[in-house]
Amino acid sequence: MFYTIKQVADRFGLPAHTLRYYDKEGLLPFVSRDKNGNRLFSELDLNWIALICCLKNTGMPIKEIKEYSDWCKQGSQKLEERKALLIAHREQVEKQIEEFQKNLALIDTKIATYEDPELVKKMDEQATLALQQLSR
Amino acid sequence: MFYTIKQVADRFGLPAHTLRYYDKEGLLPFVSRDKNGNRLFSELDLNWIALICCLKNTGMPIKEIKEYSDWCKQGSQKLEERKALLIAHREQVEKQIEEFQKNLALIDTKIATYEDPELVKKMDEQATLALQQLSR
DNA sequence: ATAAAGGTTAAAGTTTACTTTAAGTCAAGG
DNA sequence: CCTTGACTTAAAGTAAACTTTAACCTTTAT
Repeated sequence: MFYTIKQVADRFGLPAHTLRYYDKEGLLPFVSRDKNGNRLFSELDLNWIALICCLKNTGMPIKEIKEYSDWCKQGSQKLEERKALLIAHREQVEKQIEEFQKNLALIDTKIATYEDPELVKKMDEQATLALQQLSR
Repeated sequence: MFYTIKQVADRFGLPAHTLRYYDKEGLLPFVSRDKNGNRLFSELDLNWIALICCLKNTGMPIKEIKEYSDWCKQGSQKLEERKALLIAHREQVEKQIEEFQKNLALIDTKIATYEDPELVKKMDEQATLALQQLSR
């Protein structure tokens, strides 16, 4: 079974031209074509795209994803590099999650100040004060 | 006590011109100046910048941070809007953390395949197969 | 038969968030 | 005195990741 670019685009919630752009950038090395040159996506291609999206959505730049794709195209020659890249990225993702959680905590304390009338009053006074100083 | 732009830049690990850029974009409404026009950052400004960085690092666009800044400049008039914006963003951040965790799980299963010689062999065969089909 | 729907390419344009450059002011140190 | 270093502004330039446009081809429905 094969899928058209439109079907794949819908499945992943991406516009079709973004898939073409990924293809052009070398991120989709395995996609075949029909006799008219139209792309045909297999189940394996869908798995591949899911991984590409995963890497992209966790902040890996297109260039690095392309490097990984290139290594995959070379069969078993670059297995160590591929694994190392994923492990390095995995650590990045973990760090990002930690940082997001820290930032979430800060946002929560800030929201909490908006829930306490006393603190809101203080914030307002501080802002007023700062602006008065500026307008001198 | 006041800090120079350099000191603040070092403290937050940002280049000084990025702070000037934020200022120009209206993200630093409370920063005062010395008689030569040089920026003087107070402790309150440092707290403010910490919040700005927190919002920026969790994916809030500069435009939206500016909107929040503008509301803060207006004192107590926009308290509800400010709180609502933070609560909406808080939800965004939570969603992003969840998505990151899902993606982390996918990366982990992918790494696991590289640790199993059988699965690695299968991957390689699939890639070879796909490329053979393409070169027909 | 012809027009609509969906595919193709190449290339130019857009957005965001800086970054760099150019040109200038000011105060301290040798 | 004059140079060095840190600051100032405005404006142009950059990088990444698309997005849009233009021009074209093929299949399918009326």
